[in-house]
Amino acid sequence: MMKNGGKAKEEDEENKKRNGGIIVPRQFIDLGLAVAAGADESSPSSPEGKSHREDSSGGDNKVPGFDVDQSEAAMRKARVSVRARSEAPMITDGCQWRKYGQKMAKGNPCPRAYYRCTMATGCPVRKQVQRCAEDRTILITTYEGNHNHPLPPSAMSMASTTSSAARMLVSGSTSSPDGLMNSNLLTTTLLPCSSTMATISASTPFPSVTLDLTQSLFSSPPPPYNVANSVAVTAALVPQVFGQALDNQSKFSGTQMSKDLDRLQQGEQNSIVDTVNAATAAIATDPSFAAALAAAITSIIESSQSHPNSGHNSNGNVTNTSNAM
DNA sequence: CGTATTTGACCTGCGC
DNA sequence: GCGCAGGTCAAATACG
Repeated sequence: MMKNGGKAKEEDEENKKRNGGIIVPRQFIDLGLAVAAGADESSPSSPEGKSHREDSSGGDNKVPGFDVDQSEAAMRKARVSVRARSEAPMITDGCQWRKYGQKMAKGNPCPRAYYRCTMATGCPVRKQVQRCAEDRTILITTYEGNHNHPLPPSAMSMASTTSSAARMLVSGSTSSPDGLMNSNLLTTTLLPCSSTMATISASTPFPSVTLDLTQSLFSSPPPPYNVANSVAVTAALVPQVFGQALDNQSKFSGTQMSKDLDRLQQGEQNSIVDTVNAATAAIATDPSFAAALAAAITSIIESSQSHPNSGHNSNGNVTNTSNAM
């Protein structure tokens, strides 16, 4: 068994050691979903989820606030992967982790590190951290399992998102007959580690929507890489997406988001962060805006797909990377 | 000295 | 059945 005793300062140590206390993933993050069967995968050629022995830590996996019950076993296998552009070795997600292994994965020159949650004894949550072989600035973090203990506020957004994603996977409700996702993953995640990026998972036909702020607002090459089953929305499309969402929800006119968007549309590139923050706040406070946003994204995707330059087009506005990679 | 990390060995599941 | 690859264990080592 494990020989670790109290190890509450692990993450603290990591952060201090490696990045002066704050790890700052930059500019781009994607919330992708992965099950053991491997719909989306964290690395280009990784058949992850092959072996999952019984969790040796045993204990009950009850998660306050989440009814995981008989789905625990399945839940244990459900995975949520997060891609973040970061030069730091690990993103801060508010939890404390202890490294228990490292392996070279086939097809990726970068080693994969294995971590266990150490915020509570017997917490079944594990995560794998690996750099993307294609773009080593991209950090792929795969979470597995649910916490069996309360989380600090800084960890709640990520944890609730990954848990929601895992539940969705386990319940098999990833899509409705017409291909639209159910809205139980109507989640906004603002990671505590960065103010310049955001992930918005809305009710679109795709498991994830990526807001890619790596590109400048008005010159917009395509996203740096493809993400399976996701949609990348580059910076250039932010005014269009949120503008359309606002049109869909006229009650948001006059709000801070509307004002930020106006500034953005008038050429103030700095307003993009404000706009994104306002939009994510709007989603958090009013689910109807999430629906409006989803509708806008879906609409734009559909229109872009009906044009020859859809996908990795020269404008790089919307990139449907479904099944790519 | 206590705790975290490293790293090689071992275990398990899957594909052939 | 065998080999491969992913995942985990645990002794050794490093660090505060």
